[in-house]
Amino acid sequence: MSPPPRPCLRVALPVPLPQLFDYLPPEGVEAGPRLAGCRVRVPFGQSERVGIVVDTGPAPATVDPQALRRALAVLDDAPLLAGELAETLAWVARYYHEPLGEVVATALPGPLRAGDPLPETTPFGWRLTEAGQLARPRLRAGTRPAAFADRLGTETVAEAVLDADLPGWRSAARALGGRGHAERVALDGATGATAARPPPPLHPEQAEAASLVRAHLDGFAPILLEGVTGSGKTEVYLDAIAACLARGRQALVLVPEIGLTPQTLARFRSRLGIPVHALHSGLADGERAAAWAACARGQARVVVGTRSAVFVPLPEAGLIVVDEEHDASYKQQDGVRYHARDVALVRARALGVPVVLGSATPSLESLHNALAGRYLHARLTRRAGGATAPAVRVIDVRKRRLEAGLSEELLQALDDTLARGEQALVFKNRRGYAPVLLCHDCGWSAQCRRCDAPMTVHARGGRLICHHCGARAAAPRACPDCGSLALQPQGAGTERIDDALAARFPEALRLRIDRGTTRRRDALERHLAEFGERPGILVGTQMLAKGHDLPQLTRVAVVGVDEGLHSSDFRAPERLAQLLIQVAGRAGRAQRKGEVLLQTHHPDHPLLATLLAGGYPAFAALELADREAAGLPPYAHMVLLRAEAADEAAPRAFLGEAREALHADAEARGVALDVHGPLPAPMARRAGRARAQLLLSARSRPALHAVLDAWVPRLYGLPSVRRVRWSIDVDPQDLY
DNA sequence: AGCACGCCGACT
DNA sequence: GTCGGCGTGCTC
Repeated sequence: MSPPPRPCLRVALPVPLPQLFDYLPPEGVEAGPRLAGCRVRVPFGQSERVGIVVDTGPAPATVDPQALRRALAVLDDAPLLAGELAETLAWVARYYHEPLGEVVATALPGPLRAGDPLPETTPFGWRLTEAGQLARPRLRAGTRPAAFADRLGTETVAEAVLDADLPGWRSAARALGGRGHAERVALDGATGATAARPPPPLHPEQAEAASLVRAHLDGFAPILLEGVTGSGKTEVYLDAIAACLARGRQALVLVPEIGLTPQTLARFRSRLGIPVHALHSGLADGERAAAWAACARGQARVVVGTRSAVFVPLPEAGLIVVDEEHDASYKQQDGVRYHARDVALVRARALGVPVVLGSATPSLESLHNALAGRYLHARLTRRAGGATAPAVRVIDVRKRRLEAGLSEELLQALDDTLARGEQALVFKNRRGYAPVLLCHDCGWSAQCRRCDAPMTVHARGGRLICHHCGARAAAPRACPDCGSLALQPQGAGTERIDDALAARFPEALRLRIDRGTTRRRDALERHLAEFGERPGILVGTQMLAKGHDLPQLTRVAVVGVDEGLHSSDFRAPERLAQLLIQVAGRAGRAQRKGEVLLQTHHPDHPLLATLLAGGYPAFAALELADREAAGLPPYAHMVLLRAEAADEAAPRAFLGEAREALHADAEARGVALDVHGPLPAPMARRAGRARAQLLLSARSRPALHAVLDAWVPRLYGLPSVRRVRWSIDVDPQDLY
């Protein structure tokens, strides 16, 4: 008999390989189940990695026992990933077909991924000392120390609250602390609780939705909250969160990238009366790790975060909310391509808590589930606070003269808005001066050298920028092909529209908002605050489509409708309808009646007609019927295998091999699978790299995934695999 | 993905 | 004669 196999650790490592790695435990450590979920530092090839112990047990026979190396150290006293979260991450790895180690690396904040200890999170607060109380009247009014001292008064205020209330408080705290006027104290128990602001009265629809959620706090329940823009969905969330907190449970709120504003956090905090923890990409690494740790220890009771916050530990979970659930930013577009809304649903089920999906324009996937009775469905059809829905006017611009893409009728409406002392928004989903630079004599147009895309004209026609790879060039003065000087910017982006408005309304206040003018998150806030409530015209892209109450905004003009009507992507109609509704929702949020102007060459297009006549629900019903007839999601399920390489032929070669390998799997299983490709990606070259894809779709999700289970691991060993960068995208949102 | 090992061009 | 190109193989 051979000696009993030595127990070893099965470790998931952040490497793109579809397997676990086995190690002997560190010297003096016994391998046992208590190590599962702990991080370990291990030697890997020539270097070291931090991985997670998945389980422990005898080394499998497939590994030569002599080849086993010894782990260097166990980094956690208690499992960092355990229970439901560990199960969810394993589900993500299986469902999205990514190595577990990569999934874990995606879920953990940077410092924890690198092996740092879980940071201290004892909450601290500040209070004035007796000397500080005496000195308080002598502080010069308007200074930071004075504001800090006034905020403290006779209370002890949590640092988390100060972070939200008083930007720059730390310098004041240091100054007063140094003089012995203020002191930092550890908080215990109900940390930083303040009086919760009483909720506003809910209108009947809100109350009904709120009681539906309250009735389902005891177990898993997916609830679609479909509420028109301005109907007060947030108050329903807040009611549900308050009920969840009252039961002593934690609440997780996911918001789109653009939706997480200081105002949102302040509103949540003041209504709930406790610190609200934020988790988003703008935080420093240490702050993210601290927020994660506070969740793990149950100190964070309410967490508001963007996509990756769906992976925070929730030992006492009571509720998950996904706001604007249709928003595309929930789908990660590189690495592990998970959809945070879908992960939230899986977690809610595993945790046995309700999950509220809120939107004015639900994704067709969620709507389909609600209509099929798989989700509870609450509707808010009326705007809160007496605001009425905006009127919609279609401007038919066929055969009309356009100035920078704007019709005379539209310009007159803007004039009228300014004359009444109100604000207007001109929405165009294209930044820059013009999307194309064209030679009027020979038809040449400026193309990016590294992408299959025209370069966008910027700086009043002076510069060319590729929006796909960032390449920049000076605009030529003469056509490089024929030498003609008749180079004309074709079409109009926000910059050109803004120019035209400046010429037409030289006196008017204007503000342009797009990714060119407003790179940073807080810049949007700042610009809008500066603009204030004075009469004027906003010009902007997507960025202006959501969030932000602009009470003086009464007219919204949409000028880019036609581009959206002609896109080939099957999700384009859904996106356009959502965008139109969201943009229209900007108009007339206060007491003033709003008007939306849709400028189009296709006033009779079925999408517009349906949307105008029956709103989003009518559009969605029609679109769902189309999707069903065409065998598209949500009636079928898709997986996209992408490949790209500098070498023109490599992506197609790799995908061809992948297709061959698939054939064997699918045939063996007798699965009805549609395979398209290898095909060039809709943008076949980007940043100098050739791109191609293979699209799989099937009516049955389990059958599709059964095929993937066998197929994806084999992709790692295909002959061409090292010649390309490849990725697998389950439930792709974009087919390019 | 990283990192080593391993055979063929333009440089000191 | 070397430094270094990236093709191929491996990572418990």
